[in-house]
Amino acid sequence: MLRVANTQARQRPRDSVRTRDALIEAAAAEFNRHGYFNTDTNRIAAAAGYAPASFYKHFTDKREVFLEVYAVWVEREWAEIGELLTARMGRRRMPGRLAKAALEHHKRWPLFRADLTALAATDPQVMAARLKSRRRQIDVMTELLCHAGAASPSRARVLSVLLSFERICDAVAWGEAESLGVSERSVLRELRRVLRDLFG
Amino acid sequence: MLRVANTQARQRPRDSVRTRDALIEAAAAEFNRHGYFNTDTNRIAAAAGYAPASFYKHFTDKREVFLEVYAVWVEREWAEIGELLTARMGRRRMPGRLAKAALEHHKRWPLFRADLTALAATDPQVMAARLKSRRRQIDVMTELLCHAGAASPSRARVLSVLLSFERICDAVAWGEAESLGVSERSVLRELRRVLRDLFG
Amino acid sequence: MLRVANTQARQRPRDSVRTRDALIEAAAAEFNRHGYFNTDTNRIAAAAGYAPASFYKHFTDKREVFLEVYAVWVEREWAEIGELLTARMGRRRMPGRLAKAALEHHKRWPLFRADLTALAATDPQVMAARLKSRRRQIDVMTELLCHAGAASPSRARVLSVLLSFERICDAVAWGEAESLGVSERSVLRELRRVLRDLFG
Amino acid sequence: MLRVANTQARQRPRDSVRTRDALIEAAAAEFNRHGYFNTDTNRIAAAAGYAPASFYKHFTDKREVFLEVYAVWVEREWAEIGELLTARMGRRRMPGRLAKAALEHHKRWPLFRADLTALAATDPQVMAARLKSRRRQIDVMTELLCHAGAASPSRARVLSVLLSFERICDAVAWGEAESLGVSERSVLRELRRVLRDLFG
DNA sequence: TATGAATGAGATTTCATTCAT
DNA sequence: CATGAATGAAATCTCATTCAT
Repeated sequence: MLRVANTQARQRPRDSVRTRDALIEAAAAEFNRHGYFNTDTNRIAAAAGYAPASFYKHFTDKREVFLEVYAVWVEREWAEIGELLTARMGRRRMPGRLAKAALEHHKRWPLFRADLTALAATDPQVMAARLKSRRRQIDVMTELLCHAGAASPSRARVLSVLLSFERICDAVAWGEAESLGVSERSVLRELRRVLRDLFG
Repeated sequence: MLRVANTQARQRPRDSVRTRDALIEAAAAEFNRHGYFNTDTNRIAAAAGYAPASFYKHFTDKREVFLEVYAVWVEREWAEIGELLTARMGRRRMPGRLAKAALEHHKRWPLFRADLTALAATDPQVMAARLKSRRRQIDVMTELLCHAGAASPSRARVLSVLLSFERICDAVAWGEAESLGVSERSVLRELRRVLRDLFG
Repeated sequence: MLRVANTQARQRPRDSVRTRDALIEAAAAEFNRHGYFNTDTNRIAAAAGYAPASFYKHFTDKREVFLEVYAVWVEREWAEIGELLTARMGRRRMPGRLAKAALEHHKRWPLFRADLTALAATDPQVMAARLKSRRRQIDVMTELLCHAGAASPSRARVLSVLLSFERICDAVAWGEAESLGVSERSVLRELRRVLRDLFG
Repeated sequence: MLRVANTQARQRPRDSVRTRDALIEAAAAEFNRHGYFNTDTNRIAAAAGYAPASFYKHFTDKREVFLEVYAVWVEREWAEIGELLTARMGRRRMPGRLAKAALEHHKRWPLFRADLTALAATDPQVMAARLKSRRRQIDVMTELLCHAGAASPSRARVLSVLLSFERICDAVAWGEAESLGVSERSVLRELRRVLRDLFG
């Protein structure tokens, strides 16, 4: 997850960038395993194989790593989606593919996603980062629709679809769907339907 | 706000209940103002006008008050929705009314809602409470649709709509919509559309 | 010194004011024994017989206790000087008495005085407190001179005398005078002379 | 500032000396800007353009650089005063010139002077350095007075004048005088008076 | 000689929780 | 029932100092 690299750690005490990446990676894992609020900076440092103080050479704050983790997370998501979008495929199969990819991505980061929401509600910077990512989503989606020859939908419409899509993915990732007796297969159907509403 | 059942009882026991209610109410306000994770139990007690130790006479945990706050919150929501549902009105106007009511409710509890999500992802009890409430939502919704003579939709379909609906309301409550240049008016349109998809 | 009270500590876990005073007293002693910059809040708490966290119930900062200690210190000094001033004595003996009293006071607080200077240079609040005390000194001195029938001297003159006086006292308190082979007796002579320059 | 002896030597040794000097200079600037206790050795190294470890190649301690800075500072002061003393001028103008020069010097090093006092009170080595410098002051002053034909004053008298003089200069450098509504011009008058008391 | 990433040691601070009253 | 002073335990953060290169 998030690069791998953990192999042979502690090797040369070199390379600030490597250390930083290792810390981000470790933070991502810890956040996602125990939740942001149950993870302290000591844990992160230790998980990456460093002393507590080392954390503060690279980040001022737990908040700051979180932002970095989020940046990486977004990049990853776009990389995955980018692949899908460039892959030539019929418009027909697109929604299904997108749904599957997004669902997988969310399932990989359940706690992280949950905390993101809580943090964004409190921390303006996290919110700003999230909004930035959202704008990009909207723009790409809109452009995609143009290409597909669909009638250009309102911003509100696109946003609404993106939010719905995301929330439904989260419900699967968090186990809500399953607990409510809704199978992943049927969720996928709903996801496709949400998208198709847009693609027309 | 969060006014609590004032069915009075004996003289003495009332005191205890009153205190407890005051603490719950104070907790709700603090959680919603500063966020669950930035609120400590001493603060809650102080906000309710009690000493720190008093908090622990009534709850074992911060988690426990949260659960109580959530219970009250749910009750409130259902009370509001219940009013709407019993009020005789044409099916036509129903989606619009529901959307407006839900939106108002969410706007009143932005931080609380955000933390709820984060907590549910970590804490089984919170998740359980949330699932219980969700089941009820699904059931009521399903029944409502029957009454309306709509074709009975799948559980997945109902869940998907509820999640979407909720998430879009949150986006307004958290200021996401506004920051993205999407007006509340157009969000309401989307909310109605989401519901109408269901009501047929 | 500074109240005494340390007797029987830990008694009743009562009385916030008592605790606060004990902390101030302990802080004063520690500051004066090891210096402000070599004293940490844990030490202060421990010296007063409390746990580290207790310190923070009463002060936000090491800086804050310092300010309190300073306030107490100033009060003490004025109490001593006040006694002298009210005691009826010939103008002749006044300078000698003042010199002796001040010297004793300074000798009791050598490190504290040294740190006060360093802190005032950095921290506006400490400087402000010091200036306030200085203004009072100047005013009292000026009034005293009027009463003594001396020609009213300029503010600059009074300030200059006060500073000189103080610095010479410090030199004894810090052991500078002794190291330079200047006896306390001859320093006292100089202190009297400095004052007599003013009293005419 | 604090320019250091640039008597060059061999090619190689120069580098080491240069680095050392750069560190001393940087330390002086940092100490005077942020105060000794708010300056860490990494900062000093960085300010001089070196890595943290380099600092420890040249000094064992923060204390040690401070001593070095002090040595340079004293040298500077004497250089300035030496110029004055050798410059042929009437005894009349001497006190005024000395006062002006000293005042300027102090104004250039406010924080450094304040910390010097605090450190001397705690650290025997700093005290020793200060005493050494003080002895020199006393000796030069005494000699000067002989030359001027004044009656040879007691050591106590000379010390008292030096301390007063210094403290009044500091009061200007630290902004005390100004805050108390005492102009620099009137302070200068007092400084001259203090000296004239000695020169008779 | 210089580096700079890394850290041990410890200071600062917070907070849920208790206990004597 | 209520208190509120007190704290154990732990998280956050700093900094002088080292070590492999």
